Formats: sequence, C-alpha cells, structure tokens
Amino acid sequence: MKPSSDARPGTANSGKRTTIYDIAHSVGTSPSAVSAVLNGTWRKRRISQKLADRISAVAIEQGYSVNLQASVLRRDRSNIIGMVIPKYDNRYFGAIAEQFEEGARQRGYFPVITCTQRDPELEFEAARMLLSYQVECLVVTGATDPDRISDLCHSAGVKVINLDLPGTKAPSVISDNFQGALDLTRLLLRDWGNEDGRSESLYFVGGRTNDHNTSERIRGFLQAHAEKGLNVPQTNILACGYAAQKAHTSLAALERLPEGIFVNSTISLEGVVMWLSELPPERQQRIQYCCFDWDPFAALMPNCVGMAQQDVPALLDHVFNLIKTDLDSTEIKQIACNLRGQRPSQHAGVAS
Amino acid sequence: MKPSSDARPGTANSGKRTTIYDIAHSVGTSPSAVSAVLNGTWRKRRISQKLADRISAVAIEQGYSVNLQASVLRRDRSNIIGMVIPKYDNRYFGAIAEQFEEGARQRGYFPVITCTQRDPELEFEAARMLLSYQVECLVVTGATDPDRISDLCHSAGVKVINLDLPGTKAPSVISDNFQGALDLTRLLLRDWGNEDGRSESLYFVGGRTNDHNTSERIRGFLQAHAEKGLNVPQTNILACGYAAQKAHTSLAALERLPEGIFVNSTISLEGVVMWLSELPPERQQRIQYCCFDWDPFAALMPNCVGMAQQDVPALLDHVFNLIKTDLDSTEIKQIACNLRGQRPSQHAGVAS
DNA sequence: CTGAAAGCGCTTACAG
DNA sequence: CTGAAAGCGCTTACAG
Repeated sequence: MKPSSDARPGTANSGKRTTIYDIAHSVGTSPSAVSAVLNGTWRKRRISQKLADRISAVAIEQGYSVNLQASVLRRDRSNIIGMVIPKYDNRYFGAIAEQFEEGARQRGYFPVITCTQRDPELEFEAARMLLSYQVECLVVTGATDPDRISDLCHSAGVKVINLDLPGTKAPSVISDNFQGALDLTRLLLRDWGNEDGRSESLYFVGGRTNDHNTSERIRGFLQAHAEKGLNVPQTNILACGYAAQKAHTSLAALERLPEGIFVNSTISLEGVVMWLSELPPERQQRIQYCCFDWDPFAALMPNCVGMAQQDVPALLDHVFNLIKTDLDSTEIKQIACNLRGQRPSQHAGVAS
Repeated sequence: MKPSSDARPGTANSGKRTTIYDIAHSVGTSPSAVSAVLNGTWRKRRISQKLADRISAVAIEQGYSVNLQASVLRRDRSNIIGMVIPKYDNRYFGAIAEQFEEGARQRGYFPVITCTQRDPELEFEAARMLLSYQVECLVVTGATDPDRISDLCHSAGVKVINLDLPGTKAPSVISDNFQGALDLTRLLLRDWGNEDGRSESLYFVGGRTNDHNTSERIRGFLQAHAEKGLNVPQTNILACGYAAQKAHTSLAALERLPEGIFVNSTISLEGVVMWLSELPPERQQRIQYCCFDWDPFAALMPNCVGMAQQDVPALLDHVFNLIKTDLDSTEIKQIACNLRGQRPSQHAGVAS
C-alpha cells in the first residue's frame, strides 16, 4: 500500500508531486481507475461517467500532471523524437528547429532538440544522450560524422535520418546544392558580365572543400563558369572555413579586389559584408555578391544580387515522411532551393 | 528473474535495448554491481577493479546506454531544466536558446527547450509538458502570461524564472529597456537634429503598448525627446504589433514620410526595411532608423544609425545564479544593453 | 462496472 | 568485496 499523501485538496502538497495514488485515495477508488480516466481509455474499461467526472475534478483540483518518466518507462513507445542541430542563431537552422518542433507536435510527438556547436564529439554525445531519453527516432542535422551516429542508433534499434548533410548509413534529406549554386552563379555572372568585357572569374568564399555541401556548390559554381567558357583559377576558391573572421581575413589578403563573390553561407557573409563596409565607398559599389543561404536583411543590402533559400518546409516534410515509413534505405533525397533576387517584387518571404 | 537476453555480443540485440540485466547476465554478476560501476559509485561499494573493468568492457561492447526514464524515476533529482521560448529564428532568441543549452550542460543539467510561437495557450501547455518531464526548474522566456505558468510551477513545487518579460510571481531577469531606448533615441535624435532645424519628432514602430518591454521603450523614447524639449504626438507611436507586415502597412499608411524611426525589434525592422526599399532612392536615404535588437546585417544597412544589443550572456548568468540559489523572490533584475553604432570600429560582435 | 498485481529499468539502503 | 530486495509512478493484461 502506498502511504496516503498529506496533501490538502486545492493546495500544493508540500514538495511532493501529486500521483495517481493520491487521487485514488482522495476519490476513494483504485489507481488503475484513475490512470484509465486520465489517459482516456476509461470508456472501454466501462468506468461510470460519474466516477470519471469525480476523478477528473480531483486531478485538476490537485494540479496533477502525469509523470512521463514513469509513463514512458511502462509503455512500449516514448513518442519522443530527437534532433541534433549545429546552431540555432541563424535563419536557416533557426527555421529548421522551429518547424521541426511544430511539425513534431502536430504529429503527436514530443520533440527534443540539442544544439551541438559543430563539435563532432558533442554531436556524438548528444546523440547518445537522446538515446538515453528513449527517442524513437533521431534526426541528425549538419553532422560532421553522421555515420558514426547512425551506427550508434542502429545498435539501439532507433531510426535515424540525416538532414542537410548526407550520410551513407541512413536515409538523407538535403538541399540540391549543385543546382542551387549553378543558378546562383549564373545570376551573378549575368549581371557581372554585362557591365563590360571582363573575362575574370568570380571568387568563392567560405566553407571547407571536404564538406559535401561546399564541394557540391563549388561544382555548380565551376559549371556556371564553364557554360560561359570561363576558367576559374584555383586561387579564386577561398574555402577558408565557416567563421566570419576567416572570410574577412581571406578577402583582405587578396592583392586585387574581386568584382563578384559567391558566398557560401550567411556566417561567411557576415565577414564579407564587414570587409566590404571597410572599403572606400566608390570601391564598395563595384563589388557584387550572392549568397547560398537566406537572411532577410542580407537580401536587402545594396550589393546583394541574389540568395539561395533552402526550402525548409519541404526538407522537413520529407523527414517526417521518412519517420512514418518503416522502410530502411540509405537513399539521398535532394530538395530544390528557392532562388531569390535582390528586391522581391512583393513582400513574399518577409517573416511575420 | 529477468529473462536472459538473446543478444549476441557485439551485435544489435534485435529490437530490445541492452539493460543492466543483460550485462549482469553476460558478465555473471548482479544488476546492482553493474549499476554501481556504470554510474561511478563502484569505488565506495568496494567492487574490485577487475569486475569493474569486465563490466565496462561488456557495456561498451553491447552498446549499452542507460535508460534515463528509469533512472530519473528512481532518483530524487531529474537534472532536467526546461525553457519555454517564443521563437528560435531570430538572433536574439537564437542566442538565448544556444547559450542556455551550453550553460546548462556546463553545469551538469540536461536542457530541454520548447518553442511556443508567442501563443499563450501553447506556452501554458508547453510548461505543463515540461513539468510532466520532471524538470527541476523552468525558465520562461518572453511569455504573454508568465504568472499563470508560475502558479502551475509552484503547485508542482518546481522553481520558475522569468526571462526577457517580467512577472509578479517569480524572479525575473530582463533587459533595461528604458535606458536602452533612451540611449538609442538620443543617438537618433542627435544625428537627426544636426541636419537642419526640424523640430518634428521621430516615429516609434512595432510592438504592443500593453507589453512591458514596449511600454518601457516608449518611456525611454519619450524621455529622450523631452530632454530636447520635443513633444511627441500620439500619432507618432505606431505600436502595431510584432509582425513585419504590420510595420510595413503602418508606415505605408502615413501621409508624410517620417525622417527617423525607432524600430522596436528586428521582426518589425524587416517590415521597415522592406518599406524603405520600395521608396525612390532619393527619399530612402533621408530616412534614418535605429532598432532595439541586434542583427549583424541590419546593423550594416546604410540607414541604420544604431542598434541596442541585449546582453544575452549577462542575462543568462543571472538566470543560472537564480537556479542555484534557493531563495524565492519576485525581484526584477535589469541588465544593461550594449549600444552599437552603425559601423563598429573593429570586427567586434561579428559572430564566428 | 472495478481492483489487485505484475513489471518497465533503474538506484540505493540493507544485509551479509 | 557483493547480491537480494524494495520501490520510483505508471500502464495493462487479468480476474472478477
């Protein structure tokens, strides 16, 4: 027998949280009945409406909330789905986190997101932690070593999906980086080529060449040049990492000013814009850029020719479909980006 | 007795996760010993080094990870701390979420954040959900009705702290909105007044007058005008809500163009910048603005006179101190903002 | 229409 | 040096 709680009805019971035993005791019924009423299965247990009402009333009165640790432990399913994400504080990952939570809740899951600061060790530890929380499925976003996490999940029998960066041991949903970069570079080359007959190529700034997304974007960048018969010298590819400062430093080290820049992310773009703002105004305005990523303010900067916005709703739609599906593939699904010009004709895309 | 697991060592055991019983069985010892070894209390239980090593090896081999639902259920403390936050996808809340997670992990907590889209019902439900997860403490960020959530937490015996927006039933940590707005308005009035002898006042755009932060900022805005002997007509306060579109519409409806605008958040600023970009260039450049919030790109826009950056590290420092402290006050702690001019002299503040 | 009982996986006194 | 046992709060067959 459980010790009877010393809670006074309608009052916080000193320290201890109300349990179904407390409620059963107050109402004068069994914990089983309370449990059935509280999670809606009481009809099929043919509990009387009257008893159900009494129980519900007391539960509210005592501020009862179920202990999910206990509930999840007992049930076979946890309903928890996890996400590992590198950052929150830019528009792209912020939108992913936000829409992942929303979509998860809509589908009856409890989402738990962990931010891992692009640290491979932290990514792995976070995944392990989420497994300890009995997630039913783990979405791994932008991970440095997704396959290691996939192995971990498989050995725990937990479904895993790669988002943004592909892996080889789980299905992946990523943006079409090649096509997006191709379109974006075409845009920049067109504007840039029209001014006069220069045959110099553009610069590519940011990211790392061994990162899948960066290398795909470089491929698109080169392809757009090839289409115009332009050859890009190796020295025009400044894959200097992701830090804003690195982009700034790399550009500042150039002997001649570039005329056009393909920026690999808004993080790098911060460095580029910083560098631009330090140039004399007459030089500033000659330098156009585009950016593979979306930021509403960056899009309205005077030198911005266009941005490639990753289609977060479509990416997540696919992720949720994969979660539902039981089939275990290692397919890579590519989602097209939205190309956005400097001045959107209407207010489309301004978040409200 | 537990049924012996049919896991083959080194292999995923079909579906079922490895438990301490499985490990005990493999090693030929008791679950208690396994538990003690796995959570580091084995020394004081005087378990032999040899047994401890065997257990650790098998745990790794079988890919064991503790079931935290079970562990938390049994222990008195959950180590989980929760946060309710309105948005991820802007710099301010993104930084709060990210640094909250980092700080929590550093201090040995497991952080769980829920994003509630500024929906009061969702805020309350999210808080209830986090209580069900046995959070030890709940940080409520920018909530519409923080006191309702405070009541809920108190009745569950869970500590609660308000961040960004103050409440009356729990300690609050907020930015010094009055002083920040005063400084920011002074900056705008100074630049703006120098051009010629206009005595017209500035416009205030965004937010809601019944929201504490907005009303404090309006107070600072008015005070800065009063210092200059300027009177602000009611019609210059466009507290039109938080949506970007609203700011856009309100400005578009004005009969005369404003000369200077105090923008209440980066969300509203998106609408303002949108509206600006649609004006003819010669009119655009006459309109200066400042913004209470920080965004690296917005700060570099040509018309931006200054931004007030909320001091996220300092805000969170205070929050974590309050979590440690047991004393239960309803004190409101105000944290100064950093005022940032249009062109930072160095690269300070560019996130890396 | 309803309750007693088992058990989810763990931790922690307690008893050797 | 180590194990048996109780119990965290719940859910769910099972037996009336």
